[in-house]
Amino acid sequence: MATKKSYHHGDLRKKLLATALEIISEHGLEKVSMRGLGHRIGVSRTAPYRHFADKSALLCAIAEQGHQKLTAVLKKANQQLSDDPLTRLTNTGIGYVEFAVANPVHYRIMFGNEILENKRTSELVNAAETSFNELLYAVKACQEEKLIKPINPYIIANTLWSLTHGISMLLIDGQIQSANAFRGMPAMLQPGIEAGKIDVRKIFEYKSDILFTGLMADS
Amino acid sequence: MATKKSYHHGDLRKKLLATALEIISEHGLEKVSMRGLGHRIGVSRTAPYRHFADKSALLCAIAEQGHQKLTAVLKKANQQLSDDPLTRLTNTGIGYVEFAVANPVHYRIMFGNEILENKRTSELVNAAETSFNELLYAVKACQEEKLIKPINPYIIANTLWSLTHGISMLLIDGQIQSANAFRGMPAMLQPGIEAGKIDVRKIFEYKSDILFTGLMADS
DNA sequence: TTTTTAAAGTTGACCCCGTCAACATTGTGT
DNA sequence: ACACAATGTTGACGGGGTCAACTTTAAAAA
Repeated sequence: MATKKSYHHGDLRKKLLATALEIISEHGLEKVSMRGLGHRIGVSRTAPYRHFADKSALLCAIAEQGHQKLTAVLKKANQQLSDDPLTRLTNTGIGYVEFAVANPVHYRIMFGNEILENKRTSELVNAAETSFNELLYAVKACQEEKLIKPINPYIIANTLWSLTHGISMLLIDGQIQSANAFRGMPAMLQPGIEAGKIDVRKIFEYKSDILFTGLMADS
Repeated sequence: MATKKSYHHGDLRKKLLATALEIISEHGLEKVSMRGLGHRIGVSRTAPYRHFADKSALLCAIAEQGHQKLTAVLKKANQQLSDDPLTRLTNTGIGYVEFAVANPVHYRIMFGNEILENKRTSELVNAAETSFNELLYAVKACQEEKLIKPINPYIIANTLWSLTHGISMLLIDGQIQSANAFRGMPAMLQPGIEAGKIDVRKIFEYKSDILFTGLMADS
């Protein structure tokens, strides 16, 4: 192990990110502070500024991390070539929601309002674009095999994103009254909600089915 | 007119809300502070606390206001009985997005992360439920006339909400890369984006059509 | 009308925060 | 061995949230 009490911490940057995540999941995002971070790590209050220009930069780094994780998840679904493209697309969506549920802290920072629009790091912007592209890729694959309509793939991807984001918000925080939103879903899903054992796959399939097959009544 | 320099302001509560909105649209949500509000209005720094228990309560009041406005908009669409239910439902969605675009400040507070989940006023929760119910109502009306599938209306409403929320986020802040998201939309929409004259109706119809008619290729 | 009470406003104080400036320590490359 | 850059440290400034205690005033009770 490295010497504990050396003047230099050794890997403060990584430690800062990790500790920030800890604090957020323990006490909420609003409790994260540059000073507090330094204090908790056992370093001076302004030490964090040697690694992040400002608080926003720190949050950007977390969001970036999240997008990288998300990209990995989506990519994994996309690379299951044994599945047909439509299944891959579906699994991409499911993977997305699962990621959100499994990493609510990251997710909230990635898509919340904490990071001001004009303070987004270029790294973050790139990471976000990369994850979106993974979804786009899945859509295009379906279109190449004529499995879904040849509408512009960007729009489809965005529509899908809206759907998954909506589900994710629902599951993560109860912004939309979750009681209402789930009322009437297949009975098998109901108890899971209370018990916290939500079957993301079922929910996603249930909802994406509406999108895929359309909402219009069969005349 | 009321005496200007009386000890009591007269209608500080209303003034606080209005001023908060001003500050937000001028300098952003993060610049709103209890102290600053008092200062700007010309009252002491803690005066706002006589009207709002804490900052969260103030934001809740703004969000509540927003939901009330939104409810009014949706209700208006719902009450155009000269339209058929499907048109009403569509107009409800359009109204929603238009509301978001016209009231980005309110919208961001209504659906952002600023208000901690556990600090939501019961008034806010009620107001949010009321606005959601308006959407639900439009869905049910369609189902009664068998215009859309008899799937559980809560889920449909939520799916629609996801869609409209996705569009709104897209239009309000560029969280999703708006460049990508609109790329390839009908040419007539493209220039409007740059020029800031977005045709919400067109965008909504274009996207909701995907939902209504389904994404599956016609085999 | 006088008195009491409660609502609305005020100042003071405490502690936390973000961030800049100036200074200290240490690992590294020449 | 030495100079430099990276990393950490303390001090200081200006805000902010919020509680407590006190004041003014409008409204209700007597």
